[in-house]
Amino acid sequence: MTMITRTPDDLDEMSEADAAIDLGPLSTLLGYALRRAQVTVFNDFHRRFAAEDIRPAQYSVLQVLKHNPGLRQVQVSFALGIKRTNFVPLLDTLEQRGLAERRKVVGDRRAFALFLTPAGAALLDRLDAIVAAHEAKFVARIGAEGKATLLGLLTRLTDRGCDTEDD
Amino acid sequence: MTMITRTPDDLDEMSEADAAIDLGPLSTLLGYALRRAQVTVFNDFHRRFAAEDIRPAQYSVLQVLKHNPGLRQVQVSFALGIKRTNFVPLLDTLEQRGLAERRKVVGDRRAFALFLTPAGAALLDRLDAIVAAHEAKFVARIGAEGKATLLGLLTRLTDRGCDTEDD
DNA sequence: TATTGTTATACTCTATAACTATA
DNA sequence: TATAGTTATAGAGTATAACAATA
Repeated sequence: MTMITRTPDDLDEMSEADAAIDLGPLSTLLGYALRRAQVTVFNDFHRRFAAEDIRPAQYSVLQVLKHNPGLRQVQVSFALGIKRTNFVPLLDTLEQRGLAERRKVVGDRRAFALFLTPAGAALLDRLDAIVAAHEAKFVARIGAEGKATLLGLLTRLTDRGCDTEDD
Repeated sequence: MTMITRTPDDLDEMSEADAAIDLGPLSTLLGYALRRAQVTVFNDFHRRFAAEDIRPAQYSVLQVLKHNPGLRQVQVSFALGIKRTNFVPLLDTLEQRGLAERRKVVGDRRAFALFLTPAGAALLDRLDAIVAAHEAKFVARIGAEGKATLLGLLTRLTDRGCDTEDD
């Protein structure tokens, strides 16, 4: 199996599978398998969203704003695991593109309440169709039950995995 | 529940869970769950390997060299999903630290065959003990069966997920 | 004194183009 | 003409420190 139409230098890529390489303990390491799977899925996401110029983090912010209008920056960024300091330019971009909006808060003159604009809501509707196709591609590989099982296991890994913690 | 001894600015962190935020479709998106789980596991990896100054990619290279002595750079980098161009400085570091070695190949004067040095092999033995503890932490959360199931599902997601592909 | 948002900055990862020396 | 390794570089993503305005 080596029927690959490969471009020489530009696409970089591989020298091909050769004789199958032994990954040793990596092949049963959760972190390694998680990384490979995450990269695979994100590559597909990037490819599909390139035309809309939307990245995973941006998409996740739009979703949170849709489902929780009026949240503050710290709340959104913390919920998504984004440092508030990195959240600023991310939101700047969304605001400049007319997709999200910062509004002044009455009780607290330091804070901003975040909202989706109509354009942001409209875009998100389109994005959801793309996401559905993206998700379907991978559900086709593991089945609906497989997905449910996988989500359950991943959640158990993540929850209470606050980072700075026990052993 | 807000009994957090928080340092003010430096640790950044959160404003705390507040009223529980609705992640919308994100909560059932494979890519999102995969990313959160991968970050959780990698954070633990980083914390444990900080003292040895070894990163995940470096560890993975050492493992491949151990189990496949004599491979060329392209082979190792492709097997691990690292661009050959980024592999060069990675290997430079390992070589400078005396952990890995480039040897000239007889039949091909362009290529290098890669090997672990005795120091690299010794270090890897120590690293494996750390990895075992790291892995055990997460297996404790999902059980041995859970791990087996998870690895199976992740492999099905990843394999044949070459990136540039169908729909 | 703590918090919200911000700026500036640095470091790691990843990606592309182009080169060399061999094949 | 293609391949192995390399260099240079640019762009994300992520991290820390420090500040202003406000609580």
